[in-house]
Amino acid sequence: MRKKIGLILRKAMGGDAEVSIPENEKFGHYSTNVAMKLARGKKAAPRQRGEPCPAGRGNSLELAAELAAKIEKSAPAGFFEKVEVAAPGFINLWVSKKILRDELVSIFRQKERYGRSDVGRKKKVIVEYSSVNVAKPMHVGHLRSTVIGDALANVLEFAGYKVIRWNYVGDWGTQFGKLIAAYKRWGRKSEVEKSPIGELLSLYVRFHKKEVENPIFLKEGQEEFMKLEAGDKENRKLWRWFSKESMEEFKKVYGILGVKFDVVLGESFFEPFLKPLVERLYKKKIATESEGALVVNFDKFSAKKGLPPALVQKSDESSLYLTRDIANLEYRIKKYKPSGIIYVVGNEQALHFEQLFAIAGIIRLKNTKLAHVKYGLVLGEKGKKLSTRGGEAIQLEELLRKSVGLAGKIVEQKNPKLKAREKNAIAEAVGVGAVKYNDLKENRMSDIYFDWDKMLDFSGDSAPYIQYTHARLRSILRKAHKASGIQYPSFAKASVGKQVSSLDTDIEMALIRKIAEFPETVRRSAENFFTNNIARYLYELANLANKYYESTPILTDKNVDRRNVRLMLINSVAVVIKNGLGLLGIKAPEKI
RNA sequence: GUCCCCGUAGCUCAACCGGAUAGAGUGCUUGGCUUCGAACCAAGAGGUUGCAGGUUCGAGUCCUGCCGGGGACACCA
Repeated sequence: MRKKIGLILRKAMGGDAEVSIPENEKFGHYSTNVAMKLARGKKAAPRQRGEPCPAGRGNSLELAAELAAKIEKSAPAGFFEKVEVAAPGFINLWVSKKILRDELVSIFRQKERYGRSDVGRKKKVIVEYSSVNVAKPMHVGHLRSTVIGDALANVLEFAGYKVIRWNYVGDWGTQFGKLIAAYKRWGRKSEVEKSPIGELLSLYVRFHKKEVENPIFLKEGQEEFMKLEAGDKENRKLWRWFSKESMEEFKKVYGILGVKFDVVLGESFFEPFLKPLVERLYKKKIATESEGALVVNFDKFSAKKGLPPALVQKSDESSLYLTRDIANLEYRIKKYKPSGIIYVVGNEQALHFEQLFAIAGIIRLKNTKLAHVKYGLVLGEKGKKLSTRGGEAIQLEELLRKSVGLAGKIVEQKNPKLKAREKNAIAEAVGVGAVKYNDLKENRMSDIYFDWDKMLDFSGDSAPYIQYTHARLRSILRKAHKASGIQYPSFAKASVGKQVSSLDTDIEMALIRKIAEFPETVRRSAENFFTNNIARYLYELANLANKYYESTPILTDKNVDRRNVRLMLINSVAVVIKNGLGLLGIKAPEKI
């Protein structure tokens, strides 16, 4: 709808104009500030300090009136109910009810396809997210990456991109040398088999403690990693085993979260590429020697001055995280030729990605747009970083189990008659949805504080609220099907035109305008890689829907035509909610 | 020390390219289940947007300086 108005404005004045939705309806359903923008452009003439601005208010108001007249003229007959000009130069627009009703019919006919677009035009995009580390449990930090990345992938797909979901697993590096060293000292096969991640973690933690006391342990770890990288048989075998056991456990968590990947590759995969890569960088004088190590010094490349130098090879000739990421990048671009790659990785790695992208520029990987979608840390209740080593990290499995358990209790209480199987499915959808939504609605850069109460709050601005609204809408629609034999497909035929005119109340019009915002909400999310606008949109829509069925009889409406179109309206709302939650990776059960 | 992110109601967060009276949730006070499901709805109180300047018709948003919190910064990932 906003797009349509944008087109009318463009026609009216031959240029693009920003269309916004005012918070207060007295300023219109839609509003534009072009007049003020244009007025500013005109009064570029220099003036004395302190002298009152010659253009400014009066001028932009006049211009607004002029434009408003043009807009009214070039809009289709009866499109706007009202066009008003307000100081200091806003043009406020009210869309007529007829246009809104037509919009609803169009939305209704599009069904599940409503909101999809082809802005991506099947272009390939790689979304890298989750990025778990072998031998370490998934915690709430991984949750952010996993949930945000998965939602972005959904959104991009919905916008017509061909998305490759990529899990880049941390399975290489000095830490594995330490782990191997620890296992060789204290490990037992049976213990690891019993609880792989738990046992590997405790070995790692134990080793880390020793390392702090005695640097000989650090050296031992580094040596084991060198052996691993050199292809030592025993170390390779251990490493393969650790990876396999860990991935099995991660799969369980991904199963609960309902997250799937197209490509799961470990850092280790790129190991064969590293030597030639480093040699190439050295030959081309991109990397230079410094204190025995190889370093990319950005000051030599005029475009990237000021970045701290980046290490690509240690003085013992072993590889680094960055080296592997460069290899990974080259590999992806060569194999998939994506138009963009999105890394969903925490804020704390900002420098790493700046350096990676700068190197990508230097070695001319320019046709692929690179984006680091960053997010704040998850902090403990006292504002401190949660450390895995200190055992403070809140483990993902525990969180999900608690949330699903709580949801289960509430379902038991509210809906005791349902079958156990159904109850479990609902508890999982609600419990997992609540946790996911919590991360997705606050997708800001700022750090977030982990709070159990907040995580497990199922009221207000939460996934369960939206799911509940959806379930109630579906419940009404189910009853309509059963009791009165109403058949939806008939709505999509000719009779709709007449019936739909009985939709008339303010809240009905507001609901139509709200569902009309869905496509642009999704588009914006795909453009700037945010998900919180979708979450907020869904909450607002659900809130409006809630008010609607609390205040307006639908199924019990005695006016049959009106009842039918009201059902049509809530059907469209339900479809949008379900689709929108789907984009966020959250299920919308029929009953809850 | 340098760089990145952040600072908005008691608490947790919104605010689309700078736009109109800064919005939600939660908590608190009050009202609503004999009517399509109360995980709900309605009403109220709650703010010098960290501080000081600047740009602008207009600043939470942009610029400069300061204060406060978090993070990164060569052999971790």
